[in-house]
Amino acid sequence: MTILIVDDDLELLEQLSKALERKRYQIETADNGETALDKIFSVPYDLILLDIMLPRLDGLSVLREIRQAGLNIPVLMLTARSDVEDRVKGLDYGADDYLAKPFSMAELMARIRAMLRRDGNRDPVLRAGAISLDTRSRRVTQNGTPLDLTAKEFSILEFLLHNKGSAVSRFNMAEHVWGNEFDPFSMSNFVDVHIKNLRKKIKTPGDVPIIRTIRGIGFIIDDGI
Amino acid sequence: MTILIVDDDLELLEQLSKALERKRYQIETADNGETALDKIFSVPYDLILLDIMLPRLDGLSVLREIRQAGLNIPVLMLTARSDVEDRVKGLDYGADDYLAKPFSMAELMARIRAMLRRDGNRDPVLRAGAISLDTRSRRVTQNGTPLDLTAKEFSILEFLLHNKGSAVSRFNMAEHVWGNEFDPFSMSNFVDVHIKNLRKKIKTPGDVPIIRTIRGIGFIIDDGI
DNA sequence: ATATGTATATGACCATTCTCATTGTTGATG
DNA sequence: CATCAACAATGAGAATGGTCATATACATAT
Repeated sequence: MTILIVDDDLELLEQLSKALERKRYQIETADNGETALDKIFSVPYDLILLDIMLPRLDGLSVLREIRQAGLNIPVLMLTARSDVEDRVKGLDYGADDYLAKPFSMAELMARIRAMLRRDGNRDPVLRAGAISLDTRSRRVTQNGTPLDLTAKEFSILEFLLHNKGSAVSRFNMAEHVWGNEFDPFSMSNFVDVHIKNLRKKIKTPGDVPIIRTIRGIGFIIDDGI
Repeated sequence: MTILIVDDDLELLEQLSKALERKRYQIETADNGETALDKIFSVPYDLILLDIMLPRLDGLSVLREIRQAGLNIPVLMLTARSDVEDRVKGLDYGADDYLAKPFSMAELMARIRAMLRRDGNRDPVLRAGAISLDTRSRRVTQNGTPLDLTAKEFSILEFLLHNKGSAVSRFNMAEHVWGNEFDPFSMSNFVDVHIKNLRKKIKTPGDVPIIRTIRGIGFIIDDGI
């Protein structure tokens, strides 16, 4: 198992190399984007640890080049981000995972193990009736035709699908979808407004809304009956 | 020390009472907003644990009534929120703290102790030059005259003030201010745009910007020289 | 000093989000 | 069945957040 570590922090580079070598991985390093690409295109790696902030060529550009070249190597991005919960983000760009600095060695090891092990994963696609929502690419389709949803609409639909078959309250929904931004001390009817807009975008034959209202409770989504 | 617990979940009510009585607090309870208010206006409590979702009269209305009556009792709001970091929110409404359900008994105890101990706290007001920013009420003034900032502008200014005297990078700023929403994979110049708008709102004599640019690094705020 | 590339500033513009007032709907009650 | 109150849906508009193209400032080498 050969791992390429790309980071301009030489101290960190050293530290990571040592730790990973102790786990019997073959390690190579690069301290900038260009040499990273050179190496990647000449040697086959099993995994790449890629810092986002790099001299010469930043991590994102490196990643883009890798993917454009059709290489399917698992890439774990490293960022200075302190408090990431949903690594979903960025998966669009072809990164397989996303780890915030500073991270514990234990966590890094766990991720690396998981990524190397990973092949047939659970389905990242949520469905209900003719709707399917891909949590990775953040794309939604109805009978295959794509729906153009805004960020909030997507999150609301995702939340409803996660709770498919059971009603969720506006409050609960606001908590989950708005997260930190959610101010429990001021609730207008913004949830209803977004539901309305969602419904308008998800046209159904006979105008049977796929998102049903449970009076006094909230909203629910389920498969056809 | 007498504590009033207001919650309609009778099981939780029982549980809390038991736990707090064991800590030698005097406990009274109410399971709806109206009886809560009755009790509050007849007996002097040292602290109120107040659920937001209540029958008859919701927690927020209860809180409003308490404050309108000029009562200064510390109030700890309970909500179903799962992942709160900044309790700053809602302080406007006169709640002193804000705890998410489900919470651990340990955490609740810690908060209660802290609230009862608290009197002369650290200053929740950040300053630099003529600017002062109240993290509680989320109000900003320049020489006493209020500035009308948007949410993002406020957060950016708050972050700069928290790091007064040292430059912060755009990336770092984006991480902290945008939190979860922050997508390290797509950075436009939105930070610069907000900085520009902030500067426009913070007029200074001679147009000496209070937020200075550190070329190649980011931005900094400090007192006058 | 001048030129050149890079970093920053700004104006204009558009999509999204949210508030608000109004209207429609539902279910309980007499 | 009629009335009423609570709840939900909606349209319209305002504020916000963000993109982008362009202009400006700055650092460096010539």
